[in-house]
Amino acid sequence: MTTKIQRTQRRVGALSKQRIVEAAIEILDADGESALTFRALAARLATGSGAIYWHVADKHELFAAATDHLIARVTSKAARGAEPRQAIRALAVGVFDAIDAHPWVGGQLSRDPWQYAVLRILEGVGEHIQALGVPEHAQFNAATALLSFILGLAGQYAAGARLFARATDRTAFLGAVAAQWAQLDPAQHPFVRQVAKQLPGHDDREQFLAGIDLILVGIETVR
Amino acid sequence: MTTKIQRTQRRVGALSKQRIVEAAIEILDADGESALTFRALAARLATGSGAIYWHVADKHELFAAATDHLIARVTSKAARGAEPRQAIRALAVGVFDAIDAHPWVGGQLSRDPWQYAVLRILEGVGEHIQALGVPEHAQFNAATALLSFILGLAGQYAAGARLFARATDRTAFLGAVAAQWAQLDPAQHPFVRQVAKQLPGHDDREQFLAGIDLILVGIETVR
DNA sequence: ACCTGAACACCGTTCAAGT
DNA sequence: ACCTGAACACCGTTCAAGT
Repeated sequence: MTTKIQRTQRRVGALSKQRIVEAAIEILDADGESALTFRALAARLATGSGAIYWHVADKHELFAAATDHLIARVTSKAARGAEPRQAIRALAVGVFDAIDAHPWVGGQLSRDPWQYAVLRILEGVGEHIQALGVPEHAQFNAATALLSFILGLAGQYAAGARLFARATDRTAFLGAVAAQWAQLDPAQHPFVRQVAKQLPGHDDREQFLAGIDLILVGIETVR
Repeated sequence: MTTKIQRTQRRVGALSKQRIVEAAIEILDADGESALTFRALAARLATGSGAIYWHVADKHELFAAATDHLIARVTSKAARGAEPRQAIRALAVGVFDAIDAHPWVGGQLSRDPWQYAVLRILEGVGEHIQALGVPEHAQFNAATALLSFILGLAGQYAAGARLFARATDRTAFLGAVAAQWAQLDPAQHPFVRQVAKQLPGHDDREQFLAGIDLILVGIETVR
């Protein structure tokens, strides 16, 4: 009877890669990148840390699987048959929102650009680039330009979240950075001092989309 | 006398932040990001690992200082008074070459976009954006678009170098990735399969500059 | 086949003790 | 003021032993 009560604390089903990945995502969402350790994961799954290695090769694969789980949702939801320009914007916003909701995804995307999740994004971007009528010889450069921009922002966003764990601190964080920028030597950093004013109030998503649009204009002009 | 011989093995001058950063760069260049530990650094400087902390706050500051040391050379060398479009290209190529010569710089730039080295790049890009005649309200978005693209590529480049430590393996690495891409499901990944052919033979620097040019065209068109 | 958890080989960082 | 190096509190990963 008392053993029955203890049972409640133990995992019900068998371990699987999917259950491990889901638990990893829960830890990452709750406490950030640094909280995901094999010990913490094993504790949450009520198992030994070695058991995880039966289902997942190493931490790299674990991170990649967690990222792919969320990015796959974005790329598969992408509107088929939509106007290519809008489709690219929608895909980009989808990735942005995934990073916004799970900042560690941004860190993982920029840290390992050769993982499958990034390939999904490149494929989505590329297909719409083709639909845009960009000649074949220019498609690779056009798609990777968009991809690099997305990965660059992903890294920036994740770094911000890493510095201030709570999402509510984002404004305060940007305010502190802006204050630092405003104190820089005017002779050496005129531009950064000027944009410091816009930093705390700016909308990340708007700025992201503005960048996507700039690149799209470039692609369409060159085409 | 025998003690005199032992003296040869010991450091000659006093420790300083500059000497520590130089030693760190040597380790990073020789054996990559993972080789830089406080123990390895202390051994190279013939001191205790704790001594380093007297001059450097932590590993984060050490990495940032090493990166800034190399990026400062690029941004200060930037041609003053040149045509803004060419100046931006020159600055971007300078950053690319620094990453190409020291792939760990790419990793560090993308990992911590709030470090001073990144601010240097943003300042350089921004000043040329101003010179380009972009209206003030559009300057911030234009400069960060270029910056995000640069940081995105920095991360990609560093990840490639991390996977294959020897620079000579780069072609082989890209060939292996291309072979993987070619085996993907044609129905799901038509675009990636198509560009796989261009991957092993493509010139990283050309592709980088093509991306910069696309964004510049976008900026000039919107202006 | 799958799980357990101690053990191994590392880390970054601290700090009492030296000079 | 600056340096030493053992000690601390962690890691990811392995592996003999269990079921």
